[in-house]
Amino acid sequence: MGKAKPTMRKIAEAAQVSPTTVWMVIHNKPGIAPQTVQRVWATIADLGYKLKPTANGGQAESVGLLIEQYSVPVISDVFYGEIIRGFQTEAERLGYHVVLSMFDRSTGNIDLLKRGLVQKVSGFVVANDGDITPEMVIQLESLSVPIVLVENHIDEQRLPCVVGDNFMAGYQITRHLLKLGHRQIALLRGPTKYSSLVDRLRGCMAALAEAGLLIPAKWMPKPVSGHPLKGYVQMKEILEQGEHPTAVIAISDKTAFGAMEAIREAGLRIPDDVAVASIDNTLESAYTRPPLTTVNIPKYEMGVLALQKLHRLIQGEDTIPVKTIVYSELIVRESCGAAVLQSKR
Amino acid sequence: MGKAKPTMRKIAEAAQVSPTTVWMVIHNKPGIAPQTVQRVWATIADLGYKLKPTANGGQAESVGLLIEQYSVPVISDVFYGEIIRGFQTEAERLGYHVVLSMFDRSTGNIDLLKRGLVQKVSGFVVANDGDITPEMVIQLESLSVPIVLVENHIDEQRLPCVVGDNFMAGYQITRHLLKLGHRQIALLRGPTKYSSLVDRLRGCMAALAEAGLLIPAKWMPKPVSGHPLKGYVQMKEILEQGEHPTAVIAISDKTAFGAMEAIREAGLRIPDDVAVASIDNTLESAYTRPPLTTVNIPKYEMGVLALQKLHRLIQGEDTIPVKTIVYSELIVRESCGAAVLQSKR
DNA sequence: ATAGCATTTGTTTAGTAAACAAAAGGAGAT
DNA sequence: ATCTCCTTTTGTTTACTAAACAAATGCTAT
Repeated sequence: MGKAKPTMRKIAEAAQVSPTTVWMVIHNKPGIAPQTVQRVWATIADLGYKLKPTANGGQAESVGLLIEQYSVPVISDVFYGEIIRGFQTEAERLGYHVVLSMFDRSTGNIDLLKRGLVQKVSGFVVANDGDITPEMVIQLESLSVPIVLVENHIDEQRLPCVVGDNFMAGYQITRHLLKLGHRQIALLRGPTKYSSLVDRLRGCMAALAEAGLLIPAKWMPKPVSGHPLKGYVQMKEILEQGEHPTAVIAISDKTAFGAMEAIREAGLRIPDDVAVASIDNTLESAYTRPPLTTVNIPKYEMGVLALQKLHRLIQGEDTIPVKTIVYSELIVRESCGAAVLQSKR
Repeated sequence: MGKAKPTMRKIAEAAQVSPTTVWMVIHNKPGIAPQTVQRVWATIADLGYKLKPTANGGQAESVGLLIEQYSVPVISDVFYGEIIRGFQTEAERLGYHVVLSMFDRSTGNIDLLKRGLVQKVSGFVVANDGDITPEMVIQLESLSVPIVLVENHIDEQRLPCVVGDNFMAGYQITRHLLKLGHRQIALLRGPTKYSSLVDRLRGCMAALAEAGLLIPAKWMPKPVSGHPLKGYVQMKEILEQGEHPTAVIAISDKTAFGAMEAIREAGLRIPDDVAVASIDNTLESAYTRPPLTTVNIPKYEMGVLALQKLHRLIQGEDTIPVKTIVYSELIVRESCGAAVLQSKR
């Protein structure tokens, strides 16, 4: 039935609209009535039009989500999972496909070029901090497609990024403990390769310094790598020394979970003997025993913002690179004792 | 000649365009050819059309720039001057009028309502930090027009704001001094009501803490208020004590100017006896003797970003409030000695 | 004066004509 | 067969509009 190669103008004629309209539908630009969009797509399917056999990629515009190969489970990770959900949702709304790209840290460079992926992608979000080194990001930058970092910043590079207010989060949780009267505070920090964890630590230190306090080295052990339950070993190390602190700040919820395990094993009660506080407000944190006092980092919103920023960069807007910082919020539950009274009202 | 009341449709007819086009020209929406814009405006002037005799304000959409009454010279201030210049430029580009609004701190509330200004303004930028208290901002918020803070943030309120990377600026300048071998460092801080100065201070402290240092109280005097040359008194206070530090960090360029004056008066040389470093990179800082090593805060860009953000808020976009932080940059000149060799190559 | 209807105003949505640029096709020369 | 140059077709962008809509205004009958 259908004559030779279908073109936009053919579609336009068949659907009784202008070629411009067909183009707008395909590139899902706003300002076309839903029923018209429907009709045009139907016509496209009917005549079997092959989208853009010419220039770029294949389908609609797509954006890349870059994560390190070994950390694939990041997608199911509570923290990044939420970010990615926001990212994906917003991508759909704006008509982007999200293509998952990975790179191999061991080889040191990003072999996306070889796979031709970059050609098809109009921008990147780098979603996993720490494992991606500054050098790699510089490599990526040379591809001259827009890049947005999420929950990571490399100040020397002045890249656009979207991060939580990690400094304030650290500051808030520390102030909360100080206000409850704690002075013997231990801190479970994370690897320095994660800029977000460094910022949190600085926030904690700032609050302590303002109160004239300093954490003794023995109560701020080095983070252990390659252990499943991050805070567990660190907390155990602290408890094995004679006297124990009255409160512990865990740099992330996951660290707190490990710490709580270690505290319980030592036969101590939370929060009566040791108060536990952390940062992240992952879903699980509400269901530990006792529920964890933590600081919310708006993960979903960060994903949304990251895509919006990338979108604007692709459009050639937002020429001034900035850090976009989402507000954090103290969530008082019961692991520090503070909320017990209030929550029982 | 001209018949009765001119209307958009009359203009349209006379200028041989559609009413829609006339409307677009008046509201200076993009996508109209310059010569057409010209012709339409000519016709409007010709027929003597009175813009919007109906609904809102009078002229084009306008945005408010809120400063405290007493600080009117802020407009000629080197720091805020640049911000306002960026703001105004971007406003023009997007077709806003900038109306200068003031409030009286002594009365405590903002009597903009009475003057009916708020009715005509579709958004506000609060451009002077410190003098505007959180309470006032809350009042402003209740007017339910969009607000953007510039070089200020109130974390409890989660307002959209545009600020320099003050923490990093403090961190960078301090690291620079540490790298040059300085250990006897004094710090001229500012009033705590300025959130930006607090952030800078925290950045300095963080860098020092990471190097295991702490500034003795005698070398971090309280800021004096109501003095023209801010750093002068503070610096004098430091120098009057027996031994002097090998370096001073001034929290702002203006403070550094005062400090340099005091150092010279004491018969000491910069940088040989005392190195001076600060934050702001105002224009003057390049022309002091010796030229001041400082950290650039992109002031013009902040103005541009503030208006862009306000514009988006007015359009109903940007529903997630964020802190927008522009990158700072260390500017090495000669007041710390570091650049002398380099600059002579 | 005033409630109800009709008209005129400004405004918004959903489009299009025409110009443009990049790629593809085609004709003639080598 | 292959290469250059020209034409045409294809996708894309700009500049603009018809028609529908809502808010204000005028108009009429009470």
